[in-house]
Amino acid sequence: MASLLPHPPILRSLPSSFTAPIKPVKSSTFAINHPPKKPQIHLPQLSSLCEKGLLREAFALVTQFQSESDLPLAPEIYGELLQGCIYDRALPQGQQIHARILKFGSLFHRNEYMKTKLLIFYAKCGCLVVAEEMFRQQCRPNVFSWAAMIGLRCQLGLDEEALVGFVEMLEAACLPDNFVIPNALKACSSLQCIGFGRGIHGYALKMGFGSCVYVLSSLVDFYGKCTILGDAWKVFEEMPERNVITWNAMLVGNAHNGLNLEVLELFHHMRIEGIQPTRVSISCLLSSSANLEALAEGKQGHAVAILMGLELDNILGSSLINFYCKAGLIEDAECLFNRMADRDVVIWNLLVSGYVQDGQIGHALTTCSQMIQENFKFDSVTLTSIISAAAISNDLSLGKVAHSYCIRNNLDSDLAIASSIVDLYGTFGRVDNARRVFDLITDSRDLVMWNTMISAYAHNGLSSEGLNLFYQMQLESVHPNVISWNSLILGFLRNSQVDEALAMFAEMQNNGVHPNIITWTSLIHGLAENGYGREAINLYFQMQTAGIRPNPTSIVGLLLACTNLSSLHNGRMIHGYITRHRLVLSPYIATSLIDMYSKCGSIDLAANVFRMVSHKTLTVYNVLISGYALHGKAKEALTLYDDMCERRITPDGFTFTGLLSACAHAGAFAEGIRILTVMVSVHDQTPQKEHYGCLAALLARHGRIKQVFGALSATSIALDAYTLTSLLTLCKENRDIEFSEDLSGHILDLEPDNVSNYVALANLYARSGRWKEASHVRMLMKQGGMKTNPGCSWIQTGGETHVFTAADQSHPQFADIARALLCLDKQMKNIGCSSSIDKLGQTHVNQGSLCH
DNA sequence: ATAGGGTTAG
Repeated sequence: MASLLPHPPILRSLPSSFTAPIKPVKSSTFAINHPPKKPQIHLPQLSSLCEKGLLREAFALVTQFQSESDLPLAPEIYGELLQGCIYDRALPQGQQIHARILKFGSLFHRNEYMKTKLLIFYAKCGCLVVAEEMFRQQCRPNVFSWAAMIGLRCQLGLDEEALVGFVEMLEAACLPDNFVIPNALKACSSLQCIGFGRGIHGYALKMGFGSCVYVLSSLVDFYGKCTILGDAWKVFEEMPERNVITWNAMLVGNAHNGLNLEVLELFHHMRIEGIQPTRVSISCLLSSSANLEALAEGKQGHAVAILMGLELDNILGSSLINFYCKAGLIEDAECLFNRMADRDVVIWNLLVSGYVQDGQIGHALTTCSQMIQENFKFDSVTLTSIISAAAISNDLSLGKVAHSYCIRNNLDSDLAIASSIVDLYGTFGRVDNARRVFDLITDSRDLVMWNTMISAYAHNGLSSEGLNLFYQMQLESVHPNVISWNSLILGFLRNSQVDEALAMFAEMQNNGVHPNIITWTSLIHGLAENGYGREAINLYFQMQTAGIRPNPTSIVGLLLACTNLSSLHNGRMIHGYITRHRLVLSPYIATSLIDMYSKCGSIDLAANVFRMVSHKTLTVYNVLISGYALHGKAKEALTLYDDMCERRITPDGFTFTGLLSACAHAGAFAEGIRILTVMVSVHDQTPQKEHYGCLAALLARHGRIKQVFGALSATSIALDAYTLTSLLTLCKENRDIEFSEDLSGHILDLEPDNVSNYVALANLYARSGRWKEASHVRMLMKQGGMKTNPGCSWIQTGGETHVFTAADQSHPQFADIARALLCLDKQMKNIGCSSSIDKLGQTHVNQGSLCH
């Protein structure tokens, strides 16, 4: 135990250095007055008490000696007592000794050794002003005094001053020893003074510290903290001797540079070498395991801590709680939290952010109020968690409360807080508010801050504003990283500037920035959303060539591309990837798969996927129900509804839209009315526009025009796309194309911004084979800046289903498809099958029904 | 000489 404590050199060299300075005139007087036969304190005994921190006992021993003898205390005694106070950082006791030295110690305080010892004492106790004064009074400061001053400045975070001290020490021709060098290196790494640190490295080797484990360990630490890991490794590997602290420095360096995997490997290696880890090693392991969500490794770290009998202090506790939160094991984190006796604000914050990351916003806020009850004050970390909770839970008022709290408590200049506030307003579409907060931070904007603002613009499709900021940040010497580029690309995609997005994608690579999974995935999503499904799928192949594997989000983007292309072939390919790589069929992926299959024409495959999902959420049910609706399968949709009720899943508005729409498509009149009744009386839900729309369609299919108008006027619901579609369907059934055109003009006047109206109109024209009119509507949409592609029909050619944008005359197969559609329409009419063309959704062409 | 928490992109 004791050997772990650094032994100050003063103590080691005590006998000679102690007697030396007081030899001249006055020391001889002592010798004459107090001959050696008189009783003395047993010095080793006193020294051992002081070393063990048994200050009280040490004082008792001295007091006893004084009462037994009228002799004044020898300077060694004061020295030992002071040393005890240094170990214990016992300021009041040390001050008493200082007072005694001044009062009784005759001229001891002029003794250089005693002066240095006192200086060290004040320095170790953090008394900057006193220490500086004493330092000034020393006529020729020695290595120990310099070391004390430099160490004190380091401890107080006065890194510049520490380095100034180091330089002054050299100028005073006092040679730094192996105690000063680590402190100087520490100051260098805090200031990121790489050149200075390298200089010290050279100096240390020249001075013969090339095998001193203290100096070399701190060099490993310095290089690691300055992100020069190569040099850290070099020092580490060339060291003649390494101890656990060297290993820890290596662990910390890797963790500092985000090399979490390397941390796990190093820890493993260290154990193989038989090095017993310390709490530092374990904290580091836990932090990296948390970042990697490496469950087994983190748990092993916990086990090692328990086996070593480590006390659960706040540092170890926080590492553990952080690990369990990041691993998603919030209950384990709670359990540790409850076991901790002396929780500090870090521990509280960890639980709060753990809940936020887990989406348990309610629990996070409850924990915050408990914090206040236990007299903790929110700090900037608590507030960032609360602000991101507000963004996640779509609670702008909570965000505003948090923002005003920050302003009132002067936390709003904190960079992390400011960034999260910018993000908050960005998510809510309040770009101007976001910009105002961003502009308040003028001089110290970091990369994250710039990226957050660029992302706020991107999120809202303000691509040119984002680009301006991207240039401005570089003018202010902040170098963009992959996140900056990704946000820029996203902004273009959100604004439908596909070419610009692709140009930026090329540009980032020209600038030596490698696209990551998020770059690829944003592009895949963006291309699919903008109708470039084919290009999105090509990008997927490029991404694989670049050695990047798709993750769930990329998969969903790809499925979206397949859906928009109505490409069953590609959809099955992606499904194959999921199966081959044994990706979990999460509700997120399953929803997209089901949607893809049902929209690509295969409701059976959609239902197969549904059966395989182990965790069936409301969304999973809804997507299959609307798939059944699209395919006119009311019976199956209603069975699914019964099934979800049995599983105690509460239906929402989307569920009923799907159910009603399924009934409308299938012409299931009685079932439709029943479902509406269930919606209102059992589930207490008020029907919305889209529900009435479905109902109108259902009535229309039964020729009950009067009832449609009756229902509409009874609800005072404004005409919307769904209702419009039904009315237009009615017109078409009655061959009343004139009225339908009247209606169209009227509705476009009423709701010039409603995309759905245009889509419905374009669909109507497309289905009637009136491509010119459909094209006109599409042009109107383009002028209005609307993105949806209307007038889609599906055509099965060979093994593949294509989506056909009716009015898109640029489609390479335009002529063929138009001809096929007309042919189909005619065929169906011949067999008295007009209903399949009248469906609300897109015309669905069953496999093989198409004549070429 | 080494050690814990918060902010940005799909």
